[in-house]
Amino acid sequence: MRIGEIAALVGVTSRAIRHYHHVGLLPEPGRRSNGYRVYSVRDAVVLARIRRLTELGLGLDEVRDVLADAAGRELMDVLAELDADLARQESGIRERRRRLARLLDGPVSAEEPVSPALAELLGTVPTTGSPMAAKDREHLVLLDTTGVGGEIYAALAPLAEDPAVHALYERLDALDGAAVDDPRIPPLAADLAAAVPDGVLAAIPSDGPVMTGLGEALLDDYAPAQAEVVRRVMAALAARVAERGTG
Amino acid sequence: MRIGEIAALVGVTSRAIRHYHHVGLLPEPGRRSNGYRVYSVRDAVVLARIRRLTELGLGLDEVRDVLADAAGRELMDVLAELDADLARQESGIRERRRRLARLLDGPVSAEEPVSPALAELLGTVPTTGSPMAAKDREHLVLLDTTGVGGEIYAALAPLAEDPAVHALYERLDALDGAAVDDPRIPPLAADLAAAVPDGVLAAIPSDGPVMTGLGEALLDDYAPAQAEVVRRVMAALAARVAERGTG
DNA sequence: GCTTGACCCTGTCGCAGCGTCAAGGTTTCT
DNA sequence: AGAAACCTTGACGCTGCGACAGGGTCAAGC
Repeated sequence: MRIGEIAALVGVTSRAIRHYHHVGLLPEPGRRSNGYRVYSVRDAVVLARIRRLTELGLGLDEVRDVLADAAGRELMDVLAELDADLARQESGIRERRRRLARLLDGPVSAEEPVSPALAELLGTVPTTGSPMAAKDREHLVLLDTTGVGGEIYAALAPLAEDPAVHALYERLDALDGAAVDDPRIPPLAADLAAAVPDGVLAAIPSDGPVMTGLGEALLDDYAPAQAEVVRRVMAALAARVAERGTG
Repeated sequence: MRIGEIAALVGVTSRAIRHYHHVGLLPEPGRRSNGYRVYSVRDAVVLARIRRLTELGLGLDEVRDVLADAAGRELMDVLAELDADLARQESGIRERRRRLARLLDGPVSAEEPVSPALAELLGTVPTTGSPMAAKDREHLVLLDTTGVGGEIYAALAPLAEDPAVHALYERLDALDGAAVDDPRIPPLAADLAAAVPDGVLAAIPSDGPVMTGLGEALLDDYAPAQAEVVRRVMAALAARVAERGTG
């Protein structure tokens, strides 16, 4: 048989067969005078074994091990390990499909694939016109991705529907073009810091990635006067954390 | 933020981020005077979106499409298609695991992953000492892999337990070192050809890969006298097929 | 004898998504 | 001052082949 014939017989491409030769999975057969490879039935039997094993999902080097070993005991080990690996893949795929189903079936406007807890929280807060609130939503989504999320949502839930909080956002929005020495800044910072629940602070580890790099970068995200507010709030919160740590 | 900080924050490697820059998924941010990249919170938000989408299983170019589109309608299409793809993968994995389970739970000596039908057939035929019978088993496994299998097993099943068939194998085995003009050859070939059921011939398409290349190669697999028998049997069977075709 | 088409040969690049050196420069802690 | 821990670009590695490129070979038909 020539390579195309054995390929058609076993049901693989001739390119694959040459690849198997190249990687030493199937020994190079003899050649005719014109250079064509000449295959025997035994080659076909081996090649068929290779095809069956690769179809099961074994890698080519695992196939090589199995073929070389020929004991059958090794085969069982490899197959068991393979099955475990497939099981992992399967559960991974199922998990992804669950999350996809949530996005596809869920509320129409679920434009971001976030955790269920955060999705619920954001669902209770209809989008207001506040740019600052929109920014905070983005930041929450960011924290959600980092894995920090979790426990802080419960602490934030009551705030979402609090009209006083909305008023705070409006005061912050109003500082968009203001100067950094605007007199409205200190009282707003104090009020904002007071509004942050302890639960939120407790959930953010002080040596984690959130505190390490986020701080300064966060300020660049705001207009000058608003950044000043954020700076003061962060200072106040840091003081509260330190106080709690020593007290 | 520097690259390591944003990487830790979002939960990806800095190498991945540079890769995203390289493929244009995330725009290159500004640099400090020392060449270090400087990231903003907005970068982190985008990067987090990228991470969530890739975790769902989207390819990087699909992620790029979704980010560029930003409509949300496109997203749903991509996600639906992705879900269909994942469903295919999942069923494929399950199929493989079914076959693995058959091998792992099944009879201890199931050393080859073959189709259930062939496994059953081979199970009914305990391994005799006949080298020719062993060769035929190999050939059956080979045909099983090619997909020809199927219907011929039913036709072969009654032969497997027939003592007369075993006698034929013994006569064939006896020709191992014989000359090609051994007088036992013609009668054995006739008896063998007569023993082959019509169902087997019907299942093998005459223009398929089996007939195209296997014929000559098959002969090399036998000792000279045995090959002569096989040659005669094949000729007789070919005549039977032709007769059936014209009759 | 010449063309056409179907094979065959070797060798190389491409693919997804980064991991992993290599070989240097910067910053920071001690 | 030296080490640890960052950062930079660039290039190769991994899987299992598919898809070229640039040729030779062979059988059949004109």
